[in-house]
Amino acid sequence: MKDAAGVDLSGLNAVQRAAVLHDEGPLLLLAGAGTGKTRVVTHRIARLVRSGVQPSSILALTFTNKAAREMRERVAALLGEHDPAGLTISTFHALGARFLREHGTALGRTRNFTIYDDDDQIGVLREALSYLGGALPAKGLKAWRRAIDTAKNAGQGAESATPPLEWAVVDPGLAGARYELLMERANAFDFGDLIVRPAQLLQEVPALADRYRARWRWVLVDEFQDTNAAQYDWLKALAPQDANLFVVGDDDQSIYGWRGAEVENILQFPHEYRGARVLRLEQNYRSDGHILAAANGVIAHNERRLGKALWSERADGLRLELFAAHDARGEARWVAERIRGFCREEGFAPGDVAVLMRANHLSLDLEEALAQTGTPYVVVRGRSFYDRAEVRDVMAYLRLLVNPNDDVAFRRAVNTPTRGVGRTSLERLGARAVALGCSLHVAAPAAIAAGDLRGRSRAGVESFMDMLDRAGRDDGRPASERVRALLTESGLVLEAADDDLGRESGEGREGNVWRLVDALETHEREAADPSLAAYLEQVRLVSDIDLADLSGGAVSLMTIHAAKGLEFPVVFVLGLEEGVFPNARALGDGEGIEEERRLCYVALTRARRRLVLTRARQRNTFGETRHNASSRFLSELPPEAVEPRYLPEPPPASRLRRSGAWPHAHDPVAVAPAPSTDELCTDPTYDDFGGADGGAYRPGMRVWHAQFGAGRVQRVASGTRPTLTIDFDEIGERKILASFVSPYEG
DNA sequence: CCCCTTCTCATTTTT
DNA sequence: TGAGAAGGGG
Repeated sequence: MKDAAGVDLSGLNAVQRAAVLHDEGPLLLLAGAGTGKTRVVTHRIARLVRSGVQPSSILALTFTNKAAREMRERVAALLGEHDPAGLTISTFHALGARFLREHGTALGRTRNFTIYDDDDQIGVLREALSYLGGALPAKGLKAWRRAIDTAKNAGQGAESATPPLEWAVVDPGLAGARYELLMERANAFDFGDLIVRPAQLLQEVPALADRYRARWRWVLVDEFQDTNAAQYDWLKALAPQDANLFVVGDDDQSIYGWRGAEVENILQFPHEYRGARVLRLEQNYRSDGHILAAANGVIAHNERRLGKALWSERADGLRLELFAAHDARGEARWVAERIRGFCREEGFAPGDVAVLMRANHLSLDLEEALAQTGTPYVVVRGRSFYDRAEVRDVMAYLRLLVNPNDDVAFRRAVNTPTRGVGRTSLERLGARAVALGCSLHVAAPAAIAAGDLRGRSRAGVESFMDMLDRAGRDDGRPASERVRALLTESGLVLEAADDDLGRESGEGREGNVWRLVDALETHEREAADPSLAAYLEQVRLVSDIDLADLSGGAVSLMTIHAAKGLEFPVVFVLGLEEGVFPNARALGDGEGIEEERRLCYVALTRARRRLVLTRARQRNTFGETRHNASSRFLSELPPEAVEPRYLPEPPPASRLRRSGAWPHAHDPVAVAPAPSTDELCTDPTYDDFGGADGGAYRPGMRVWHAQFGAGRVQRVASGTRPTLTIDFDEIGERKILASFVSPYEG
């Protein structure tokens, strides 16, 4: 079936079609996980273009580069020969940066401003506080930085930031103002600025808002539940009451509350845009029935939600598998083994499998276990490449080429590799800059003229400045060539190579340096804007997840946040323990727990065919062993969705041993988890390999076995498969793998 | 000014 | 347990 504009709508259901064909005015599309919302958005854009709407009058906003890229590709595919050029499909942050390149002069910046990340912000903050006579340890700086972030997410400036009381060593308002001043002096914007500054400009300069309203007649927003106040301000400035604002979201998948996202935005949308049409997508095309039932069952425990009932025409499929390992290593090894089973016996490939977790560090044991079984895997983690020291060093030089006033970069680069400019010299340089009210780069010649620097440090600064100056001069060569020379001349390359020598093979610091130059060359060849500034911006806004190649036939390891928007035939979620997932910091906080539960919902709904949930009875945190209770989310699973042999066969709850288990008794909200799930039993076909020495078991201890009931340990045989000889109360003595029993009092 | 040792403290989640 | 900070000696 094709509509008048010639876009094929035959693959769409009635609601999807209604959304695609929606005419003018605001619309809220509530789209549950796996209900085909991206299909709707892309079809809608294609249809608009086909029916004569100027591509340049369409703006589609996403939260991640990956989502933007995917949307662009799918629209291009739908349009076929039609040229989608002129369409703006962008992340909020990239669009904000673009906007500020053009209008940043109103805020004292040039087109070449630098985007400051968290670490850069902390550097600026340190200077701001020190100016006011305050100093904080790293922890305080981090907390203060977060406060600034929070203020900006809420649509305000750093002056409005309220750091935790214990860290308010100077007046927060003054510190915030100083912070903003230093940011301007450094010709820099932080991440928050990329959102809040455009929003403010649009609100304060009506002509500007008019101009963009006239340009973008059609605005589409993906993952609307993740918008924060500043982003919503921005949208409201861009799209007035009766505008063609098309927002898509799922309140149950709002997992960025900690970053200022407000579920309220989606809940309030129909009131904010009165008369907005509301459509619901509830048919799921992704997951088999039992998986969907599990996800629905868990999320139903949340109170603050619009309420949706996902359904599917798919068969029930196979039930969920659960596994409780003795410790984290055992969990990892079992998961690695189970993945092997999926691949050997059930026709899945490693690339079909994802292992999701609450936090990045939880993947460490699994990486080891996968390496040992020879299973290919990729860890998709934040910005691990760009966080490496040698990479940050190179970036500091590149930043200075584009923006010499970038003081944070200057501080790092001026003495890397060491050229005799130590702390004292930098302090003098800094003092001169403060006195003159300028950047370090501008202050340096003055400091030398004034005799602030002498001897080695003076020579070091002079050669550094000279080197930068020559590399920055446009001599007709492409920037990548000048950069190549600069990195060699500066000694960075040599330093990286030296470091490689001292280490085991494969460290490859020098390789990383060249990799950046290669990337820059590629950028110069292929990007629409080949400038070094554009390269830096792209690098700053991109994350590993955007770059990761998930089609490479390897098991994917990532956080649940990173997995949002993805789907896999086989999904493992590990660490289902109170204090891990839900995270310790959410325990006892109602809204916090609800966000954790939404996170769990996101995790479960990534799976198409198979879903395996695991936990460890004990886990080492901070070098100390913790016995974590089973996650409440496990007890919220509908039993029908779980493979019966994993279901609890509990001893009376009152007699369960509760050894140091999270949560603590004085925490009223947290005592709740049903103790019964503490005994989700083990799969007899798999050994959890836990506790090579028999773990915590000693002769005389009481234990519980899912099948044989209570018993007393007689002997402990350690080895790769620790075995206990147990005298069971009912049936007498048996030899049992230690992983199949748990401690028990009674 | 630089390097080495000792000590502390930390783990959410990311544009 | 590990990384980064702080402090002391060369």
